Amino acid sequence: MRMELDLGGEQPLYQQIRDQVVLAIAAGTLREGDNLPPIRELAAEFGIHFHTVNKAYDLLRQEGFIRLSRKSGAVVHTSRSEADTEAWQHKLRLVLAEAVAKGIARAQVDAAYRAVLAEFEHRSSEDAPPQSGRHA
Amino acid sequence: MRMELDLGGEQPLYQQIRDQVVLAIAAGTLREGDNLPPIRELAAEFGIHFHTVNKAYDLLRQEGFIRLSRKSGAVVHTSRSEADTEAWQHKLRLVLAEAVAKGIARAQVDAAYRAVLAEFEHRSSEDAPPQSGRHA
DNA sequence: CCATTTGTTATATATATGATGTATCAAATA
DNA sequence: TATTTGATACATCATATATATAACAAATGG
Repeated sequence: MRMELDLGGEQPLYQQIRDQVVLAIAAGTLREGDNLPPIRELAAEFGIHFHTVNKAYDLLRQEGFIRLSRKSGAVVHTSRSEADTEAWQHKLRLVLAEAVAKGIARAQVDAAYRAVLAEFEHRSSEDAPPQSGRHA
Repeated sequence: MRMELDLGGEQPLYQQIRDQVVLAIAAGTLREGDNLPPIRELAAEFGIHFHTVNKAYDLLRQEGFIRLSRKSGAVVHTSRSEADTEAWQHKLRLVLAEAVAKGIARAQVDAAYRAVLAEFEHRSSEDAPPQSGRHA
């Protein structure tokens, strides 16, 4: 995962980290069982404090995207039985409302929708055997 | 526009107001040329400070959703020539990434997508003649 | 056993943001 | 002229963000 943070950006650093991990999971860059870098290591990479990374990982854990343990570290956890679709639908509703309110053409919205989902269509039964090393 | 705020919610009050206005525009509850309530009036309705409402209106103005003037107040402004699709696409990308990362089935995502857009399909040439009064 | 690596927790501090309070200004209107 | 409206300029307080330092606990590897 190559990541880059926008210091002094409009979004909190821990939120940016969280978002990039979610995007990486959706894109298939991070897969079930993959390890995220240790918090201190990732913090050093970004030049930020490890507490900030810790907060991001904790948020990802709360949302069910990863699991944390003492010595297996942060592990991607995709297969969740029941996701709370409720909150997600509200987010989708707002994003689409913005498009409609901005007057973006329906065709353009559809095109963007399909393009993004196509990008996230990583077939499970492709390439590389299960990773063994850390820092996927 | 019937609105309700979640005091002590996870989202800032001004952001909640902004979101509800955007949703109302998309749903057709607010239409081009409609007036939003004066900031002091809406603030009193919610039991919050008028500065907070002012911040919400200013944000909506910056985003191009409304226009502000001394005595015509806050007016909905839908017809924008070129919307900056760039930022919006990133939002859509993140929302869809969350769905994929959560493991929500593609069919369910499609269903939600269509349902929301159907809700926002308010045909322009229907009902009620152009509003004249304020506080749409 | 011991040192290292890992997440976890506890304080503390500094800065930024969110929300309110009070006051005033400026333009449009009745 | 008085009222209504958004626009601004202060201020205060609470919360959120980010950093800093320290220590703890479990697991691993020598």
